[in-house]
Amino acid sequence: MSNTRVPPSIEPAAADAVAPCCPPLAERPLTAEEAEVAARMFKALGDPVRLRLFSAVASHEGGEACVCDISDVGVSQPTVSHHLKKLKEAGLLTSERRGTWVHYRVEPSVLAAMGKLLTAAPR
Amino acid sequence: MSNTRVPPSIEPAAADAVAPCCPPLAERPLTAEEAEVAARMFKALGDPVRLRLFSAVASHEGGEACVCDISDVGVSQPTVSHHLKKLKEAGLLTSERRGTWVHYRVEPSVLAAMGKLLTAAPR
DNA sequence: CGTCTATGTTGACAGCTGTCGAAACAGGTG
DNA sequence: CACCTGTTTCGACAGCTGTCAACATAGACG
Repeated sequence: MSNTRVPPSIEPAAADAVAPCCPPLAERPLTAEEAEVAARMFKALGDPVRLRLFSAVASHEGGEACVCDISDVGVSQPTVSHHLKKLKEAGLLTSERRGTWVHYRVEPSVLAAMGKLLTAAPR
Repeated sequence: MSNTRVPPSIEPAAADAVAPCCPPLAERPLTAEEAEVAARMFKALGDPVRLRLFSAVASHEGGEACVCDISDVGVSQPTVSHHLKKLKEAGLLTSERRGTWVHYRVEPSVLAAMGKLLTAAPR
């Protein structure tokens, strides 16, 4: 498999990737493309450190948190930055620099989209 | 190594891992252990092939499908078997041999648990 | 301007992961 | 019993991933 899906990382693709994602997993077999889009999001949450970072941001006041508030997850700060970058690339987080500190925010539509994916079919 | 029809391969960790998982991601920052458990499930769905296999099983009649019905995902059959094994180890699927064919079934509580994880906090 | 704190980037490395071909196993059929 | 089909396991390999130390950048402060 060697498909270069490394986007130009100019962020606008991020918001795009989440909204029109896929039907619930139990509704229809996903197509290859749908699966690739959805798998990217699941993969981003498939690491304990990233999951903790994401949860920390999501549960923080206003769904927004400074790096300094969430960087206590047991790994070095460069690693934290690396994971945050990956979450951002996956379209799950957005970042904004407010003076000295950088604030990360959860993209609300992401939770909705992923939640819908895991909706049980009314069978 | 296995001549019995009693499947000894039900790793206790697997069944354990699904039911008592974690609170919604946006409710509280996950602990390290919670994150590890949840990340295992997300990771299992973090591969396009596995996601398609899971979706194919989940959307099949009765939430159950024969390997022969879902093995058309673009990779060789050994690879399909490998991914199904991983999904089974993650506690997302269960397998049962009915004569010649092996049927995989979705563990219903898994969808519920993961759906709950992605529930937006009532903020 | 110089320095200090807060983040991000780079380069490198061990370890895991996905993939395949070949072989083994399970069960049905003639 | 021999044979055939469906499924899993084995062994191997390229490529991705997570991690860190060291360095670079951005803004604040004196």
